[in-house]
Amino acid sequence: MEAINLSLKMDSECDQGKRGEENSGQVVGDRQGQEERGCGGKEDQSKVEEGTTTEANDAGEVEEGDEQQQEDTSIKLSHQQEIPKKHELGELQKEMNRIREENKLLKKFVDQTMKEYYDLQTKVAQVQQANRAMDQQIFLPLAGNPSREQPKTVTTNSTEKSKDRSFSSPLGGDDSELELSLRLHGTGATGKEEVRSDRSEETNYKDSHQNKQDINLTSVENYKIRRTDSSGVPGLSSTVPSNRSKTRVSVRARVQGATMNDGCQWRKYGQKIAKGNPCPRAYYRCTVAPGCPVRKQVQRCLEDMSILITTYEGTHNHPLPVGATAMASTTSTATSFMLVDSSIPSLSNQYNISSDFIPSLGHLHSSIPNPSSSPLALPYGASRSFTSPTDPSKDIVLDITKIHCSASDHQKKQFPSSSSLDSSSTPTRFPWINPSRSALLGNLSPTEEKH
DNA sequence: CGCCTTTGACCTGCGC
DNA sequence: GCGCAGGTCAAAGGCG
Repeated sequence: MEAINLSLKMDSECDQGKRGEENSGQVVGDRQGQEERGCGGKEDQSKVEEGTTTEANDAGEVEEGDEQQQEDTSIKLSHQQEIPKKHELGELQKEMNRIREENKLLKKFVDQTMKEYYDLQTKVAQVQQANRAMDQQIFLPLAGNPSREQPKTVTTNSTEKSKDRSFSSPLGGDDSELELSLRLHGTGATGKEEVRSDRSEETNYKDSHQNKQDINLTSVENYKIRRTDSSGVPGLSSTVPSNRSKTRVSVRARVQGATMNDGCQWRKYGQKIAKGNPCPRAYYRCTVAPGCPVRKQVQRCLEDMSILITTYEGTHNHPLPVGATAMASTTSTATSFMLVDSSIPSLSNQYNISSDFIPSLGHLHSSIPNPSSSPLALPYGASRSFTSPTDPSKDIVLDITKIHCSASDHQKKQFPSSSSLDSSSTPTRFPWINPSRSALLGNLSPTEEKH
């Protein structure tokens, strides 16, 4: 590009100001020679911006120059050759101007995207804070109900119906139960009761399945229950298949390292090349505590190799480090993030969250019982999609690599001050966030080097 | 020596 | 029932 800029500038400026030097014997049109005489630099680029106007002036001056140099046949010949060249250069100038404008637009888009990204972080923190407040409101009345002293309990009264229930619950109350269960996963990472393993889930299920109200089934438990009953031996269901129906949370982030640093300790136990993506998919298991059921898959995005797709499954059965708490909180609360029930006026009104912002939310409705009573929403700017080939409805993708273009409009209306945040001071931008959440935001930074 | 990664084999679910 | 693909296991080797 720079070389083209220089040559274009030479045609216009050197024809005007340095005609005399050219008459001293050098062939006009020898652009290399012109460049060597020093017409170029930043001034060239600014003048090229003017585009066709300069080109028109050049054409007129070329004719005038021909009259003055009629006897110099070599120069005349070179000018004849220059006319089509200038026409071609004019086309190139137009093309350059067009590309330059596109670059400006792209720069603006990148800036806007970064702004919206940080604004999204703000809203994530706000919703998480609201979720904590909502948890307190929800569990206070529940505490008086003996049957709900362990709201994390997995229960159902019919294993054969468990799978169907997760998709089409006949009970309106199940919706809130599902939402509650998912939210618990998130809050558990912040210090609430989270000690829970696959086996304990099954045990809890058996112990409390008579309580019809405790239908906190996620697809994870649904599958486990189904497997346990079919085989009669719970231990046999502890391996591969159980993960296929788990509700998984995927985080798409621009990470240059091999994995995303989420604060946990992971041990790689397998690697596969999935069909359709030449990038190998790595399988990690949490090694913070023995027997921790949490696993994650890491794979590069085929479309954009800079995007790392990290899929988390399960719930930690151990206290988490600060950084891991932040990540686990967000990945698991990403579920509750999208299960923000607009029937809760305090939350839905406070954040003005509506599925109207996310056209793709219609997919999510299919995975939730009675969607009319449990609308799902994402903060605008974050996008979600489903990737599971087996059961896409169970995958929740938190895409922090891109933000809706139209989000800024909504954003300005709903969070007028958010866009004024200084992007260079992330930790101080969220005074209400505990250090772990600030760390999370740092972890999710698109530009951070991982591990 | 312990932990981790690598990698081929194996298991399971699913679609045809 | 068969083949395919995803997911996991476990032995082997590397590394600090």
